[in-house]
Amino acid sequence: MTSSFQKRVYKRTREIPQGKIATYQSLARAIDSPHSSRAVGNALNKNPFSSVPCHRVIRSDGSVGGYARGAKSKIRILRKEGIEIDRGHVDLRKFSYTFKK
DNA sequence: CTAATGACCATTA
DNA sequence: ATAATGGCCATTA
Repeated sequence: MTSSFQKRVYKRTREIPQGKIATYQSLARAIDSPHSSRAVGNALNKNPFSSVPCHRVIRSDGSVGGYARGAKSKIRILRKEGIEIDRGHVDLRKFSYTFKK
């Protein structure tokens, strides 16, 4: 089943455009639960919808973080979408998506 | 109800 | 740069 918390996470994740990324932390802030970054990761781990681009969510230090089907796969997809990854890190200033309100 | 878990984070050494 | 630590919180056992 998909909880209310998960719905809030997925809804916001869907607005991240191709070529941009968000962090678990910024996503947590966007759903008005600013200290739940860890729980956000858990929710994305169980994401059942192919419509939510969960690969576009990374760590706040710029490292890529985990992925259900392997971090390698996550990196490959992000590269394909235009994200530059230097030694496992993304330039947050360059590629961060800013959530509206 | 409690305890453990994890795609996290900030601080410290 | 790495590693350890304590905190955080939804979910699950």
